[in-house]
Amino acid sequence: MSESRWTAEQIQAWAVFLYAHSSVLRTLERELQDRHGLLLTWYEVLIMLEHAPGNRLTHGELGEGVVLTRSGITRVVDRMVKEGLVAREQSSEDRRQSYVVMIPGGRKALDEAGPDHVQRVHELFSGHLLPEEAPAVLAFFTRVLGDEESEKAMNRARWGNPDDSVN
Amino acid sequence: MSESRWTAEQIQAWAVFLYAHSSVLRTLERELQDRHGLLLTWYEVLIMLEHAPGNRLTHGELGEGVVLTRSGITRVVDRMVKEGLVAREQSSEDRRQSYVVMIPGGRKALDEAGPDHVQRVHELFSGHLLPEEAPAVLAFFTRVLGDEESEKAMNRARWGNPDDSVN
DNA sequence: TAGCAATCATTGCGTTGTCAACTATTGCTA
DNA sequence: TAGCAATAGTTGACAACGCAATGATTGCTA
Repeated sequence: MSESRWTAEQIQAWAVFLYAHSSVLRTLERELQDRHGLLLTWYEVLIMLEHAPGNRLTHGELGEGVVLTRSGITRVVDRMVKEGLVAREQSSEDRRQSYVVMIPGGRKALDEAGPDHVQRVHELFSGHLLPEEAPAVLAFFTRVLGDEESEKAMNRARWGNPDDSVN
Repeated sequence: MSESRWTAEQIQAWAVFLYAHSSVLRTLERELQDRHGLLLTWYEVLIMLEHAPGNRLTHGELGEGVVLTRSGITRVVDRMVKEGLVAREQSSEDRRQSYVVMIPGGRKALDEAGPDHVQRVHELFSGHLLPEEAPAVLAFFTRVLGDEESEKAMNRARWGNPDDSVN
């Protein structure tokens, strides 16, 4: 269990991973905020809603795709409701649940921010991935994530393409 | 400039990158906290100090390696001082600067947490990187980071090896 | 079908970190 | 060398999030 034979490459991979995330995410977050008044979390919620049947999801379902705890989701949705991006809707079948529904304000925000944001992700991150590197990178991260989480990530990936969002 | 020809692999890479970071970092942070009462930021500060000449750095120098704003650094150091991990020391040459110095409490905390943490990084992340994947992964992230930031990351990587920390 | 465990969401409280404004000090330049 | 811009760090106000406790509802089980 104490198998810790590190190669230099493995250590370097950890370092560049950390720095890359910090650098890319910080830039994206700031730009999204400055240009469209959106937090990354909000954007992710909107994307999920756009691809959900009826444009609505429960908090639990949102939690599957968004990097937040339960209470975090409640608060994010609170703010998004206040900003007119989404609405809450009481579920009739299970009254413990409440749905989060995309409303015009949210759609508008997503339409405005989406293309620009996606473009920036490409410029800052994805565009640097060469075709011949892709298999190794994906294989590695898939192993890091494990089966279940990789599944989630792949689902999420299905909505990433700008051309898809027109659906 | 509007070059946004995405491949499926590029989109997937973005998704797994995001999820992997969230998953790995959350786990590491929680474990470090629960087992050693340390935040990841604190750990990073201690590592930097351990490898600094005289075990001391200015806030500015800390900022080179740690993912925080100026004020963030001030606050982190505040708390670490309060916890007895580091001390502040007025610089005599430039009285605007204050040094942060590792003290025995910090050394002890690092010695206790270090091996375990490093082991977990290996288990959760680095250990999944196969030798034949390493070149692609490193090349990709290096391009994402750019020359200057890659340089920083590589410096940081030099301290990552558990065997090094004994110096 | 009564009762209890599980599930969904919310809330109070504390922590962390950012931003913008500010102080102190240094160093450039006219 | 006087004055002003640049730099180092701090502080106040506040946003975002996690954890633990709570309320509400559902569903299993005896």
